Parts: sequence; C-alpha cells; structure tokens
Amino acid sequence: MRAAVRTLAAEGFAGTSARAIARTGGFAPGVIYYHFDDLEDLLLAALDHTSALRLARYRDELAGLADAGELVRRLRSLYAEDLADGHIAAVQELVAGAASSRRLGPAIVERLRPWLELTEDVAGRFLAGSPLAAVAPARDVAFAVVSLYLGLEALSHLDGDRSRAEGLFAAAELAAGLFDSLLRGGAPRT
Amino acid sequence: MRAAVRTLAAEGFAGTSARAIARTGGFAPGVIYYHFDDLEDLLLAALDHTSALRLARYRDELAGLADAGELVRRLRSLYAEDLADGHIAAVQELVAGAASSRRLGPAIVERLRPWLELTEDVAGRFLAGSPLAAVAPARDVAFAVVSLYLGLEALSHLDGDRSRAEGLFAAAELAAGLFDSLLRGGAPRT
Amino acid sequence: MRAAVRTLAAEGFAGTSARAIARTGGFAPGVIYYHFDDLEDLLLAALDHTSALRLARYRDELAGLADAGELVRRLRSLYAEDLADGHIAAVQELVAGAASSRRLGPAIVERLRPWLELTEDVAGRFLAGSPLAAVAPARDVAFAVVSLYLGLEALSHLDGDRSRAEGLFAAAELAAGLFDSLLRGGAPRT
Amino acid sequence: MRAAVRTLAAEGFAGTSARAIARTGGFAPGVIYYHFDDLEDLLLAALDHTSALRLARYRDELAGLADAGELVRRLRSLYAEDLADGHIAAVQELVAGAASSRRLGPAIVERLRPWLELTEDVAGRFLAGSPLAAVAPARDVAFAVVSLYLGLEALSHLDGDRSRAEGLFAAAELAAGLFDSLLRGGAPRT
DNA sequence: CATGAATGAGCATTCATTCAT
DNA sequence: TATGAATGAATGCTCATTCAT
Repeated sequence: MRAAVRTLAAEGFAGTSARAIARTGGFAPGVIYYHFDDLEDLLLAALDHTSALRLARYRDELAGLADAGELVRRLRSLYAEDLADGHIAAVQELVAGAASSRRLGPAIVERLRPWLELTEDVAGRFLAGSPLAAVAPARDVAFAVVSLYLGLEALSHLDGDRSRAEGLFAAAELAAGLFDSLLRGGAPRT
Repeated sequence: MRAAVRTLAAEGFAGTSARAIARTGGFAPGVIYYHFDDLEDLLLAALDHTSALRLARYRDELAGLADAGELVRRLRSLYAEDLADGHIAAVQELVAGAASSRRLGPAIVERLRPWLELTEDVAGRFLAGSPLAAVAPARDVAFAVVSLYLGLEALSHLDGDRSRAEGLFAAAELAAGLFDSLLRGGAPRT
Repeated sequence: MRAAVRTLAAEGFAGTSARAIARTGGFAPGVIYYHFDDLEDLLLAALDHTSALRLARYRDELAGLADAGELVRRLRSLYAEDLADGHIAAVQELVAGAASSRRLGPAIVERLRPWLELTEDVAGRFLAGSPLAAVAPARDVAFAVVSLYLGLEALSHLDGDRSRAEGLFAAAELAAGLFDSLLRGGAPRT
Repeated sequence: MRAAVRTLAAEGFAGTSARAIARTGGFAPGVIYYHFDDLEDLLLAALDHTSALRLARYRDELAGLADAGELVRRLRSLYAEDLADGHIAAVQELVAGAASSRRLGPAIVERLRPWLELTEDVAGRFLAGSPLAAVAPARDVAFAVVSLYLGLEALSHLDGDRSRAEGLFAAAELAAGLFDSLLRGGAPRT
C-alpha cells in the first residue's frame, strides 16, 4: 500500500500499473494479487491506509484550536507533511483517475467524506459567531477548502514549484490574523 | 481535437487512448497520426484549442466589470459553460495526467499561464484600493482561484454532483455583495 | 481461423493460447484482436469455417447413396480427410474445452446441430424399411454415430495410433455388406 | 485426488489448475506439492484412483452375465453412477487435455488399457458363437464401445442434456433383446 | 502435514504507432 | 486525406511451483 501511494504520487494514476507499483516496492507484480483482488482494490486500500493515518494526524493537530492564525500555521505544517509523503498527490491522482473507472468513483467519494466532515467541523467552529457565518455556510466552506487543497496540489505538482502554495499559506496567515482581530465575535466553540 | 477534449472529460486521462478518441470522434485511430506526431501532441493541441476559445470568452465577459456581485454571476455562468463542453474536466485530467509523462508537464504549465494572468489581472482590479489588498496579493489570489476551479471540477466530476459547486457560487455571490457594500474603497480600475 | 484449427488439433484446447495460434499462423498475437473480439470469438469462427467446409463435403459425398457398403467406404475416406486437416480433432478439443467456459458450450452445441441433422437424415434413409428401424430410431443412431466419431478421434489422437480406427472402418464395411444383403427391405429413399 | 476428479468434471481440463483443485477440496494449493511432484502427477494419480474404483465395480456387475438385455441394463446403471461421480467426465477431459502435454498422453493410454481389455473380454463372451462374430471382432467392438462411451459423455456434458444418452440406452436395450432372441447361437462363455 | 507468502513466466487483451493502399 | 491491417511492447491478471515456517 505504501508502494502504491508512492507510485501514484510519482507516476500519476495512468502510470500506476501493477508493474510500476511492484518496481517501487521491490517485489514481484504477482504479490499484489495475492493480497488484493484487483489493482483497484489495492488502490482503495492504499487510500484507506494513508487517509486514516493523515486524518488522525489532522484531528490531533486541529483539536481545540481557537486562533485562526494558529490554525493556518498548523495547516501549513500538516500540508508540508502531506507533500513529503505524497498523500495529497496520491489522493488527487485517484480523484482524477476515477474518471476512467466505474467502480473507483463512488468508493473514493466515500473515503473523502471524513475529510469533508472534519473540514466542515473546523470551519463551523471558527465561523460560529462571526459575521462571515451569514455568507459562508460551513458546508460550502468545507467543500471549497478541500477543493482548494486538491487543486493546489495539482498545480504545484504540475510544475514542481511549491513556492506558490507556500506563498498562499503566508497570505492566508495574514488574512487569518485579520480575521482574529476584526471579525471574530468571540472564542470558537472547542 | 474536439474528440480529444470530450474523451478526456468523459474517460479521464488514463482512458484517453488513441482508440478511445477515434471512437468518440467516429474516425480511424490512424488519422490522428496523420495530423499529429503523437498522442501527446494531439492532447496539447486540443488543450490549446479549447483554452483559446474559453479564454476569449472569459476575457469578453470579464472586461470592464466593476461590481463583484456581477463578477461572480458572470463566473457562474461561464463555469456552467465550461462544464457543458467539458473544458475544465479536460484541463484537470491533463493536469493530473501530466504526472505520468515527462514532456506533458512543462507544456501544460505554459498553457495555464494565460489563465493565471487573466485571473491575476481581474483580482488585481478588484482588490486595488480595498483593505484586502494588504493581506491578499493578486498573484496569490489568482493561484488560489485557479486551484479552486480545478479542485472544484475534480470533486464535482467525481461524484457527478454539481449542486455543491452551485452552492458555492451562491455563497460567493452573497460574499461578493458584502464585499461590494463594505470593503470596496472605490471603483476598480477598468 | 486456419491457424486456430491447426493449433487446436496439435496442442489441444488448453494449449490453444493466442500466442500459440499466432505462432502457428506466423503473425503477431495482436492481429487476432483486430479481427475478433475474443479468443473464444475466433475459436467459434474457426469452428464455423471448418465445419461449413466439411459439411458441404459430407453432403456432397453422401447424397443419393443407396448402398451401405458404399456409405461406409465414403465415410472412411471422408474421415481420413478430417484427420488430415485436423477437423475432428479441433471439434473434439472444443467440445471438451467448452467445460471451462460458460459461453462456449451453447455456441458449440448450436454448431454441432447440422452434423446431427445430416447424420439423422442419412441414418433415416438407410434404416427406413429395414427391421432395424424398430429398435434403432434414426435420432438415437445419429447421436451415437456423432459420439462415436468424437470418441474415436479422442482415443486415436491420444495414442497417435490410427490403425484401430482403420480396423473399425474395415469391420464396419463387412457389417455394412451384411446389412445390404440381409436386412435391407428395399432401396433407401434418396 | 477426489478434488481433482471433481474439478476435471466441473471445470474441464483447461480449468483444472492447482488453485481450482485446492478450492474444490478446501485446502491450500501448496498441499498438492507435498503429496505429488506435479500437477500432472496428481492428475494421473486421480485417474488411477477413480479408474481402479470404477473398474472393480464394472467387473463385479458384469461378471457371469449371459443375457444381453441384462448387460445393457447393468451398463445403464453403471453409466449413471459414472455420471454422478464425474468419472467419465474426468477421463474424457484428461484424454482431450493430453494433447497439450507430452507426458500425459502415454500415461493415460496405459491407464485406459484395462478398460479396453474388460470391454473386449465382455464383447468376446457375447459375440462368441453368434453370426456377428464374423463381422465384428471383439477387439474392434471394444474400441468402438469405449470411444462411444467417451463421445457420449463429451456430447452430453456439452449441452447438459442427459436425456439423449438415456434414449440411446433404451434403444440399446431393445436391440439387445433382439440380439438375445435371434442372433445368439447359445449361452456365452462365463 | 499444512499453510500463506512469494516468484517469474505465461496468459488474454489493449496500447501507441506505422504503413501500404 | 483517410483507412484497415499489422506490430511488438505493455497492460492486468493467473499460473505452476517453491519455500520458510
């Protein structure tokens, strides 16, 4: 599963053949079919695996946060971790690759749900009581944030230039400071 | 080229073989190699084609706009057009698929540049003179907006549910109204 | 299709892979899939092909025959032809191989029907008016004769010894002579 | 060995892989290689096993029979037993499958010999003293009968229709009655 | 005595690509 | 300008077989 994630991140969905995964992992392609029914089966298991690990980490870091600036700082370092292990790259390739498989789509949607829920939860906590709550429903914000994450990875991975995403986090940190000082009605629910 | 765009949108990058494109377009796979050196050559030409068409349309609709609410309304209908002809879906699949080809990456980056420039231009016009300009450099905003566009398409295409993107546009329209009434220092440069 | 028949006869059903057929025919395995959907598709087309050729030949030789001895002599030489081009061997391998494929079975049954009909027709002509007609319905005789043909081929092919089948035809010729002189009530319908 | 016979009967020679046999028998494929050198080794052992069991049964039932009608009746019920445990189906698949293996052919020929001998023996007993003896040497009759048995199984298994073989036995019973009353010169040697 | 994990060769099939026509 | 036929390499997957445990 680790080899699958790394191959997705490095070679893209179209390049993630059984042989390519086996090459990455240093084993014979046949092993895959000993442990998994299918390539798709492996891909989904790999997504489960990396997703569970990262979700736990995100929940840990994001629990009980009251300060938007701090939130952005934590997200920034979590994002850096994601990049390092290829998590988002793999997710994004799977999302894009799902178009060429009937089965993959729904299975990935399902596995993305906890991320949307976590994001909605955090967004809800920060928006509650702020004037932005009126124009920015947590559910929509969550969808936007997850989309942005995926799109950011897609573009950054494309040209191998991480600096623009970095710049974005820097700007977000400023904006979050503004949010903390001006718009927040009070402490978020924790 | 139209067949290539439609195939990318419908079958994903991994499903966009010469045969698949030919099937979509109703011609023999061999024709592709009469007009293009390569599959990748065709894919890039198709991207050029659809991108030029859409860019012209975006420039037309977005020129001389002074009202953020109106901006969002226009973007919303442009986005609907993009969906209808599969433009964003194709772009997003190419971006994701570029990972599995050395040559594709830089060529696509280059073709994305005008979009970033257009977005930066529009963002700059609207931010100029507003207090947000300090925390949101136009360049970063442009990168975020384009990323969001791609990510939105990726997620929406994944579960075939366009309503969440629609909801986001609705929320954005509200926020734009807020922006127009509260934050705008003056009319944007046109 | 000729290569498929020859491969079935020479390597058996289990040995009739796309590669083996291509090797026999001197072409690349890929060609098969240019002309046929499937290996099974090719196998059935090959069966159609060889079966149509042989059926025509059998009908020609067996038409308007009145003498059982002559019938057996003709069958003997037709059988020799079948052996030479591998027709029966191929049929018999397909019949046996059908067990390992859901689709193959019914398709082969259908293609065997004209053979059963031809046999029943000929058997009916010869039995008509003879005392054997009472104990040997043409339909049952036909089933027995076709079965015997297949079984004969199976056993002969197994040990590469054609002499026992030859011996059987010799004995059958004697028996047919007996039939002609003793049991025949009159001339068969022609 | 029982699992091998059942798999041959159910999946055909081409479908009788080590995995398939193990699945049928409910054990791990590896066990096969603990007890047998080879898949072919197992297949031949299985043939030995089922063949020995059935031969004993046939010898028992057919010993000292003087009446052709009774002979056919017994054969009919023995044949029904063969069908039930897949004996003939397995034999027939092995015979057909032998074409795709150098080693299998001679080994199977050898294992078929006792069947030919038993058949020849029985045929000899019944033909002795009858006028048919002149035109139907026991050896040829035996070869024909065994061929017919195999062919019958092949065709019946193909379309899953046992009724035609049943019909054949019924017709054979009638013919045997005729034989008993008309052609028999005296009691067979027992 | 049996298993589960592994391997590398082979399978059916599809791929990008070429080319005579 | 287009096609249908072809190729050989790659695809996903299954195979017989081995082996440490």
